[in-house]
Amino acid sequence: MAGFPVSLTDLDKFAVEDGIVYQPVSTIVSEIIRDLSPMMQQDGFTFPYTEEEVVTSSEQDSFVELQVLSADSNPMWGCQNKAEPPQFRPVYSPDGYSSDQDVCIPTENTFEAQSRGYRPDEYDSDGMTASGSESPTSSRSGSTSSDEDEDYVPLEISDDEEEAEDDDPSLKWSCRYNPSGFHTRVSPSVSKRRHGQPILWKFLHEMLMDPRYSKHIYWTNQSKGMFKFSSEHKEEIARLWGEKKGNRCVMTYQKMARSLRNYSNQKRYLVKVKRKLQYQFLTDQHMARA
DNA sequence: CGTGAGGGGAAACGAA
DNA sequence: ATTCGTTTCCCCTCAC
Repeated sequence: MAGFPVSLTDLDKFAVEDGIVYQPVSTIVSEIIRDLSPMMQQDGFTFPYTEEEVVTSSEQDSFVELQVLSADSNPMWGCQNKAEPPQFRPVYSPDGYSSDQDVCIPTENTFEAQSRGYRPDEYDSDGMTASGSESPTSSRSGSTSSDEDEDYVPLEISDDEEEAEDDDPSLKWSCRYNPSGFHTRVSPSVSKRRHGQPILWKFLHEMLMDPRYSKHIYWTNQSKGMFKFSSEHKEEIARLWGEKKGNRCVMTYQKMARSLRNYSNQKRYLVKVKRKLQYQFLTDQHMARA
């Protein structure tokens, strides 16, 4: 088990120790931040970036997820929204802050570096133990308060995934728009096959983030990805989904819910909550391992 | 009993 | 032709 999150400088160091020639992660992250900052600011988020405030967490070999931490922001979500109290903060991951971006890695070098995975053997379940490295706990605790950490669940890496490493260099994990930090990874086959097509869970997430539909669909516990359809307006959401897909027939909530139950049954993307009209996006930790 | 919601089997559909 | 993510239909259960 690797200990996450780890600092960018440590990732760089271990990658070098592994003999990987690549563009330093810290550089890549800086580029990502530079690209994302204007869009984040448009959404009312500040980005108090310093190197100490950026860490990564990941469970897939081929992917490193970026989180931004700062003293005045929620430790789980990172960024400070100027307009709202800090109960929810998106994770700005290397997905890219774009709904149509399937593969987020900007350069070939970056992609190769990520495919190798930043999980040095010196890591264990107690966290980072590599010599001379900063503890991941301390890298976070320096800028966070413990009482806000209860929702934070470090991602874990299974032995299966360890063994799968480097099986096929062409099989990279791509990722999709995910400002809430739920479900950031999509298998390559899915990514290719669904490229450009509307995806239901993604559509619902967009609805959730759109204030125009706050009466139709809304978060019941955003930090846990739980949301609810309005009983009054659920059919409207379904209709919009049908329109977006260009279905011949009018989409109904009943039919849309059937699709959501498929997600739920397969433990993909989201599950049904035992409450009326409520569902919950799955975190990476809870995603079924295909 | 009626209604609304949850649940799931099975087949069909359409894009890649 | 195949795969995958739905879509559609239909029937059942359950709670209110």
